[in-house]
Amino acid sequence: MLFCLCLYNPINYMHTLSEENYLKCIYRLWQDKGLKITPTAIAESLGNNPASVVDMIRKLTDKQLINYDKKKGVELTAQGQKDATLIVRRHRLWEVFLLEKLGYDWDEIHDIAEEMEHIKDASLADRLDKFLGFPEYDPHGDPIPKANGKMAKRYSTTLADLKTGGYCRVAAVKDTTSSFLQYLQKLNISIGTKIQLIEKIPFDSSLVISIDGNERTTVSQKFGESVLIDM
Amino acid sequence: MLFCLCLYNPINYMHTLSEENYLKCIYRLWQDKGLKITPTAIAESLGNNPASVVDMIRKLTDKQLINYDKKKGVELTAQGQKDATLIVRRHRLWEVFLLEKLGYDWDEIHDIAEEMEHIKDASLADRLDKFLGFPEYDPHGDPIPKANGKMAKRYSTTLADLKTGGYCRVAAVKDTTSSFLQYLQKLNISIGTKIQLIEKIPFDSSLVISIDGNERTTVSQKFGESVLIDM
DNA sequence: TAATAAAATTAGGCAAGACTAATTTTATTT
DNA sequence: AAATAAAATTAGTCTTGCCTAATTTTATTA
Ligand SMILES: [Mn+2]
Ligand SMILES: [Mn+2]
Ligand SMILES: [Mn+2]
Ligand SMILES: [Mn+2]
Repeated sequence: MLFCLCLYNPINYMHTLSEENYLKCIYRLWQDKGLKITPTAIAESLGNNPASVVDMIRKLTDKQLINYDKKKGVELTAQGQKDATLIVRRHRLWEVFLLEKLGYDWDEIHDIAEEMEHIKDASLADRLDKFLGFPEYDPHGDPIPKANGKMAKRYSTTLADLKTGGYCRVAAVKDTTSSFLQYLQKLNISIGTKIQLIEKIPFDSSLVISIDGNERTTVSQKFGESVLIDM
Repeated sequence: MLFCLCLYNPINYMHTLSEENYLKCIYRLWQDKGLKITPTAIAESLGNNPASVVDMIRKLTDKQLINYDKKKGVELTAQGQKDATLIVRRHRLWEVFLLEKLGYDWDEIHDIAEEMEHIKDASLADRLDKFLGFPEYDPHGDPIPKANGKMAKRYSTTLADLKTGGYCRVAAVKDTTSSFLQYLQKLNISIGTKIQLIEKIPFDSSLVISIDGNERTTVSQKFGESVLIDM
């Protein structure tokens, strides 16, 4: 007769590649907005089917990395936050490495880091961090979590929020797709570039901007909302 | 009516993690000895069941990476050799990186490189190679394949082959387990160390050696056969 | 409120890559 | 050559992580 199948639930310190990708996705959705994190939102973000997400929600719940409540949606537990933060730390550190040490372009590093973030070794992130000189931000302007989980300021104001005539410094990008990053490069915009908002077209919210005081270009509202600024 | 399910067999350029590990294992068995590569040998080397190996042999054969003949055993095709060489190249380059740039110890790097070798990006190995200064050998003394597939000399004479009174330089290690590498470190032996064979004990082929002209130590035959030398 | 649309869930299935157990083939000994 | 041992193979199972299709639940709208 079986009295007890499992007395306590030992926390599982090792996660699969898929579990890690889900964790990171949930972490991003949680940081991006204050919105409820639904199975559909996760599915969309990962390009998976909602049914698959429901499966994984069950697994991550069993591992005590998330809590799921139909009304509140998905929430990371303390352990889940910790684990997700470490994956993000590794991702952003590898991005710095790929750009600064191996000479990759801005738009090439994200996909490679997407694989490298899963390399498991207790001291790897800390050694890499030291080797890179403890960078605060990754090449896209996202703050790199420190070993203790803390991190520098995340920018949230976008170019679209700037008022007419105002100046700003490009602090980060909200989108890491090649198409967007290559477009920025074509416009000579990178982290640190100074931009002045000359005019906002009422019709479609297009923005007329001056890049580094020189050129005068028109960009779309979508573009403006993808550029994070420092004022 | 179906006339043709598949006109030609397009070569699959992407391999799964498992396929890559099998490929590399077959490559190693092929280099190590001139022996016939059997399912059992592969199974032993990977710690898998022979039945699983038979499954994978079928898959790699379908992908035209190996040929399997009951009499000749497993052989890599030209494509299989090429792909396996690239994986070995990545493995050894990452080992150099982990040791030289991140300060890992001799015995810690192999397992991490075992994961890093699978990162897929067309230019990653070449960029890393350049960043490291085009090293010829990895930290265990194994030659690193160049981008064109060629590589420096592999050492094959072992300390056990040295004749009494003879001198040699440690060129490489045949075993990358922590237990062996830590033992070497304890004996102050690393790549480049000079060793003289003082005496060979007839009873069990133990070796009495002098390390860097100083100490006088006795090591086992198994030890002697795991150290590759340059004379 | 009833009808409709959207979201979540369940049920069932599939491929990869491992396993065990049973069987067949090949090699080695008497 | 027959008996035995070892190796290879087949058959069937399991888990992970995904899918589609059907169903149920929840939200929105008329
Ligand atoms: Mn990833
Ligand atoms: Mn980034
Ligand atoms: Mn590997
Ligand atoms: Mn090595």
